Order: sequence, then structure tokens, then C-alpha cells
Amino acid sequence: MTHHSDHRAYFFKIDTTIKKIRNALQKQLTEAGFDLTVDQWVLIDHIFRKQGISQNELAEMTFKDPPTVTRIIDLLEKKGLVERGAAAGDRRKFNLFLTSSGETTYKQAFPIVADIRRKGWGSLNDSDYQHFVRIMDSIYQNFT
Amino acid sequence: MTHHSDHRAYFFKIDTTIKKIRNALQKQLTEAGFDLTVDQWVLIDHIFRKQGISQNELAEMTFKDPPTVTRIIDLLEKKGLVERGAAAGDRRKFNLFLTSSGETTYKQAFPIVADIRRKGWGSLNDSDYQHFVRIMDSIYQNFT
DNA sequence: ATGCAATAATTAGTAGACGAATTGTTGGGC
DNA sequence: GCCCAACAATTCGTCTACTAATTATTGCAT
Repeated sequence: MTHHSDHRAYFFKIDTTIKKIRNALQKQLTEAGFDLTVDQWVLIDHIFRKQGISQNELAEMTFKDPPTVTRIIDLLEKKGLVERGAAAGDRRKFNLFLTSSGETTYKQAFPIVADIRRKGWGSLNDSDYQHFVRIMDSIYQNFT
Repeated sequence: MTHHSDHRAYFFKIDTTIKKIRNALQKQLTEAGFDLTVDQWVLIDHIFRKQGISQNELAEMTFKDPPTVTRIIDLLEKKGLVERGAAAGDRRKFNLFLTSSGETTYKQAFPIVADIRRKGWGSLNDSDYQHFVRIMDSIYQNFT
């Protein structure tokens, strides 16, 4: 197997793997009774870790577009999990916070997410992780 | 770095990498004047390789849902790139074919896609590819 | 042969991705 | 002080993902 004949498949493999992880995570969240999508979880996680983050910061950190972040935050606000607070000194911005209901949800959902992560990584080890990071970063950089 | 402290990030890394590849490919296709999305390309590629494939087969092979395939094929049919032919002996099915315009498009777009693939893989080698496949397959299997 | 479960495709509804354009707002240069 | 480029967020339009439900058809079992 030369990589010329076969690495055609790397896009496909990454694509199917991420889908599988997303599906597994979504399924667990839904079965555990959470009304949360994977992407909604990702934003909640970031807001918990950086209280008061702005939407643009959030977009950068999660590699989502600003309009996408707007829509997800809209949904989370409707569900009462996130609040948009006025940003001191800049009326264009919002500072995002979890409501107490949002924090509760975060703390309850976290173990489920952690389990899925552990399950996915399985018995792969540190050396595997280093290969993984090196290869992914390399592909990423090749497009930057 | 123990993997316990850090492999939390693998979902994120896969997610951002696949986004980057998709964006690069989409950009190249668009700049080259093709009215094609990445997913539309993927279906065309499969139909070219297996003329007469059914929509369900296509869904399985690409890991897309049947409704998604229906919609993408609708679009490709409207653009005159794909034809739905009646399947002999089963009126529920369609056999999918590229039109001559579809074949032309395929052959013109292929080099662009191949370039992007090469660019993404860069100077990674066969050994890297083997690690990559092993790790991705392992994660995939851990959810199966 | 009839009935019924499985199958192929579609429709409908919600969510997310992305690009382009828009609305306010801010701050630097003059 | 005023203009204008940059910025934060939003709106709009198109496309894809996934679930659930529906339609039409098929084939197996009795």
C-alpha cells in the first residue's frame, strides 16, 4: 500500500469517524433526558470555562461562524440555560453566562460527555495520541 | 502530558480538521467555477465509480442518511448532472447515472479534488497513514 | 393468495454550516 | 468634532444532518 494509491480515503475516514462520535454523544445526551444537541453542549462547555465570553470569542474558539453562534445562543437563551449580559463599555458585545439552570445542566451532563470521550479513546495510549495530534495538526497546517 | 489530562481534545481536533479540509475543497471547487458542494461531489464520485447505484446503496457507502441522499440527488438532477433510471424488477428503486454533462463535470473536477487531497496529506508518509488508519478505526470501532 | 414485515424513497420539521449583506457601534486619523 | 474603516452581532438564503412518519412496493410465511 503506497499512500498514493490509498490516502484518497483520509477525508472519508475523518468524516465518518467524527459522525460516529457525534452520533454516540447525541444519543447518550438524549437518552439521559437532556434537551441538548452536541453543538449546544460545546458552547455551554466553553461558556462554563470562560464566564462572560463574547459571541465572537466563542466563534473563534469553537471554529464556528458568528451567525451559527448567534443561532445556537438564541436557542440556549430560549431554554433558559444561557444569558446575554451587556458588555461593559461596548454596546456591540454581549457577555455570555450560564444561568443557574445552565450550570446545573452542565454539571449533570459533564459525566456523560466524559464517559463517551473515554469510551471513544478506548485503549489507545499516549503514544497514539501524539501520533494523532501530529498527523491532524499537519493536515490542518497544510491548508493554512 | 498524560492522555487523561488531554485526550479530551480529540473530538475537537477531528472536528476542526474535517472542517478545514471541507472548506479548502469547497473553495477550490467554487473558484474553479464549479457549481458543486463538497457533498454533491462525493455523490457524483460514487456514481461515477458505480454506475446504476441505488440511493440506498449510496447512503450506506457515504454514511449519509437516505433523506439527505434524496435531496442531494434532487439538486444534481436539476443541474442535469445525474439521472434517475427505473430499476429493472423493482419499482421502488432508482438506478443512478451521470449524464454526459455529469461525466464531463466529474472529469474536470477530479484533478482539483486530487490536488487538494495531496495538499492536505502533504509530506506525511505511509507509516503516518498506517497510524492514522489504526487510530481512526479504533475510535470508530469503540462506538460500534 | 393473502397478510404482513421489510424495503426504497420521500416528506416534514428542527438544527447546524457557511457566505453575503446589513445594522449598530466604536475608535483612529484628519 | 467628523469621517470612515473596523468590529460585534444579526438577518437572509442555500445546503446538509438526522429523526419520525408516510407512501409504494416487494417478498416471505402461512
